[in-house]
Amino acid sequence: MTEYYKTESKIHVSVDCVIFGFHQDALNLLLLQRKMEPARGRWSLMGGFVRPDESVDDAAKRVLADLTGLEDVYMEQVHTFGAVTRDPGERVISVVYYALINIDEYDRELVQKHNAYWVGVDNIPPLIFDHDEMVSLAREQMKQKAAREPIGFNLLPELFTLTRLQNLYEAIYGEAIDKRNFRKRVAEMDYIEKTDKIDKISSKRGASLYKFNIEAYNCRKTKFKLC
Amino acid sequence: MTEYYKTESKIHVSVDCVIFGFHQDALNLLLLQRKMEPARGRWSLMGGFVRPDESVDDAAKRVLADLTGLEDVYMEQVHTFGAVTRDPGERVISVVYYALINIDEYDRELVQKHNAYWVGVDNIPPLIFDHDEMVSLAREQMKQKAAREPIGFNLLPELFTLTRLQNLYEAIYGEAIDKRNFRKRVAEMDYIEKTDKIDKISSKRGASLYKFNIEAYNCRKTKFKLC
DNA sequence: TCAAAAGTGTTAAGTTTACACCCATGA
DNA sequence: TCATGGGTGTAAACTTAACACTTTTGA
Repeated sequence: MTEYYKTESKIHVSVDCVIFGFHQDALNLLLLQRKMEPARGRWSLMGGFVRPDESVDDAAKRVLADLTGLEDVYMEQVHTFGAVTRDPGERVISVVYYALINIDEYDRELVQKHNAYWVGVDNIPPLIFDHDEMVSLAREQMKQKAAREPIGFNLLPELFTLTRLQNLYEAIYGEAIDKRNFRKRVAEMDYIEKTDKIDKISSKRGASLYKFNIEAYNCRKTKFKLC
Repeated sequence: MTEYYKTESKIHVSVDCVIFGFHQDALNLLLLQRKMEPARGRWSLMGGFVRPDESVDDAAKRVLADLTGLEDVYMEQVHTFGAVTRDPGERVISVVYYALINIDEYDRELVQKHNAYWVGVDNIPPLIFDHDEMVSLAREQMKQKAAREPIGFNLLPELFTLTRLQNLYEAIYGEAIDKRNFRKRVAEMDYIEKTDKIDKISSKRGASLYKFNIEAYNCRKTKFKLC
């Protein structure tokens, strides 16, 4: 390869992943408790260095797959953190992503091996370096995006009840939603389809299971808006 | 410095700046026409490599100042472009920023020296590499941000008429705004203050000049919303 | 039989949009 | 005197928010 930029410095570049899951009506993050120095015992995001032969996006996917075993996960780039001394070891520029995963599907063994745990978003312990700021930016961006696009379904199994969907959006927005208004809005979205299946686990009476139809969504005329 | 990450690869990191200006009732971008190989004669954004001793944000400020002579400019990070072969020379990861400048204030000599020109946002020529995508993302993000926060004032001189403010928002949103509705909304924002000065240049009758009061803005109770 | 979650409409308040004319001035 | 941009209010349409009771069923 031609070396056009021979005289320019190179810098370590890493990715860090803010991994969201929805568990027991609460948003959770998958955090690592470090087993080695430096900062043993402290909490951090899952991260890794970008390799010379992979894109930054691919690095984020790889790092996520290393921890969860999941491929084809919904991810968005959040921000790049570039302060000179943000990593006390050496200079590292970090590109942050968030991922939305269905909490039923990840590989529990891999997660255990990495000493990672699900932590409720309202009980996040202090994290290393600038990871707190990464989390708060990712949360904010995810919330904004979830208000305009149907990304929330990535956090649910294929079939879900309306109550569960509402609980999810309440967790994302951090505020209560009126049940009737919520269901009215859902009813107007033809791409949130009622199936003939019934969930008997979460209630005695049973609740209809719905699914999100992405093809129908792509043909919609009106804006997505659940809040 | 301890070398924790000795075995990890380093990568070139650059910044690219999407520089917005508001001129003659149109949004413009400051673009460079390359005077040297490779890609001589082709258009690009202003960019530069991140140095080992400066943050990525500082690199963006430096690159902007090199071209315009301006310090303390409103800038936002847009996105990081990390495809392996996005730069055909060598691998370079680029962090993109947009800047909003008052088009009356930049250093014309410096701009000339860099062979840079203002180009209307609706007449952008094809740009090198992935710079087209950078511009379209930056434009979209700027538009979103301008709808929620009063960043538009960075594109205007301290004093401005309401017609000029409206023209600015029409240029940002890309659509016409009703004059009476616009002025009604402005009137509700106490932090857009009428001064006793009159602009006699843009009309015979003369129009009141207004200014944006940032302290008053920070005490506001209601959301910023001009559209 | 009762506790727990599912399901269902209406009204008032607030917000947004559409719309047209007179005013002041310099050329 | 007229062409140009400055400045002003109201009503209809639409959107949002508030609100309470009946149903089903397993324990």
